Amino acid sequence: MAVVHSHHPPEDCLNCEHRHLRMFCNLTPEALADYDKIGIMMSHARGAKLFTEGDAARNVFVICFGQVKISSTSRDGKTMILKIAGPGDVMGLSAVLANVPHEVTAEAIEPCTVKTVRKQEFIDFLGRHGIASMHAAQSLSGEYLTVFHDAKRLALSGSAAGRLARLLLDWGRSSANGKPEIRFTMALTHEEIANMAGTSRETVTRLLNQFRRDQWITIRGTSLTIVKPDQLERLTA
Amino acid sequence: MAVVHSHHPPEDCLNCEHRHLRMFCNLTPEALADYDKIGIMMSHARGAKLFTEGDAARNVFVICFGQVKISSTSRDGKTMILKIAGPGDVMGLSAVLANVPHEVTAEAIEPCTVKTVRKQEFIDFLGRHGIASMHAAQSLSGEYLTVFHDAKRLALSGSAAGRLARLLLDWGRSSANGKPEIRFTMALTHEEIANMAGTSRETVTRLLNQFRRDQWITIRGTSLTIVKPDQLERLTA
DNA sequence: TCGCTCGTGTGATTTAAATCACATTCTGAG
DNA sequence: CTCAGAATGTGATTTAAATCACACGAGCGA
Repeated sequence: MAVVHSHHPPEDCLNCEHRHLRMFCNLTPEALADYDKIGIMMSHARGAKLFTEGDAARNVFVICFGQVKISSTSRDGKTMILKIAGPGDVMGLSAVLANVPHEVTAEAIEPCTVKTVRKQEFIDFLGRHGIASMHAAQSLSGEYLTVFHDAKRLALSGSAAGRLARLLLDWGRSSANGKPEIRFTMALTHEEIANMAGTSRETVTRLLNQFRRDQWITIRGTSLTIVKPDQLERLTA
Repeated sequence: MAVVHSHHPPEDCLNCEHRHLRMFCNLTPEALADYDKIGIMMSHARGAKLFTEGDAARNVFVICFGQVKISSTSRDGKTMILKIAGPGDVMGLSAVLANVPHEVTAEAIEPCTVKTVRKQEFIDFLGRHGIASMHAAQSLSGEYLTVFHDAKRLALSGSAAGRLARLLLDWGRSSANGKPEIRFTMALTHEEIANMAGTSRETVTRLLNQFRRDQWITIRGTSLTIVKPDQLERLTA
């Protein structure tokens, strides 16, 4: 599956995308140089699994290019999609630090490049640079918040409509980093959306059309625009 | 509400309960001594709110004695109880590190004593002791895992029965730290259990009795014993 | 071009569980 | 002890949404 390679060439890392990432955006230059030295870059094809729920956590991953679907599945086959991770997102950190197996599955949904750092190597790095530990802690806080909101959406937004509305809103806000653009691309199937909203595929289809008929959103091809955020917000309860 | 007081006397901290806590169990002696110096001890009466959802995160709290209910409420009044925190649990860490308002409400469900450390004081402490940052990160990983499991329970365990079963099982396992005791005390009302399982009070009552009739659990007073864990497990799906 | 699978759209049916509406039993404050 | 308010128990009713069961079009490899 994974088509690997090449140790990370420090030079071109100086311009590498992973540089402007949440996690290590403002390390000291030395720490940053050190960071560039650890781990290797790996490329994965669409559909490749970076790791699977239950696997021992052997690496920490930082996405440089591409998108990765983070999900979890129950014994009876129901899938919960937690998020679509993109460049800058760190994967597997909590499992590595808590020293437990991966609690989620990470699958490339498009060809992607990922910085891959062996568990111990990463921990050593954190040990060498105290400040980096704080960044890691902050990164985890962010992750925590995300999951927390998911939990809240699932538990409290009584209706399926509410959950879907919340999902779209959250989505619009995050995809437009910075200014609250309310247009974004939805390269997901209704099935996948259903898995994120904790509902069924049919319900997603119906609701999406409902929203469209009510003129709250418009869909052109793969691009979705939220026309009446306030109306969606109202459903949220 | 909060009846405060007295700066933390370092001497008696040497035997203090918070010493053997997950977060800072194996710091260096110096770091530990430093830890004992920061923050103050506060006592709170049953029902007191340590902080409320939406409040600016001004402090990090470490429970020394007592139990604290961690919950979150939606606009329409539905409550989700995330966990009952006990001695050793750290509260407010993610909000402080992510620099966002508290996302949950913490309420004492019995008289309790809590080490309270001002935000900046705590961050400075982490800065002084790089290794402590890693412990903080690990603590967050744990929290993350908890919330993650909650989310999973809510999203994937299709039936109310499944969610309740899972809750009881998780509960039994955690309350018996170490050996898998399956007896534990349930000082919670059906209403509160419902809020944790994401269901209604009536359903909890019915299911609990159902389980009892089927001899899967027994309840004597406030003590609950899981007799047939496997049967409950089966409901989990 | 022909199928084939996949994603989507929509009705009809079923079902789990929330809700409503009480009765009963604890529990603790005065 | 007594009484009021919680907490619990249980039926009847309602409802949201899952499920079932299709039809339709679009893309794609053979």
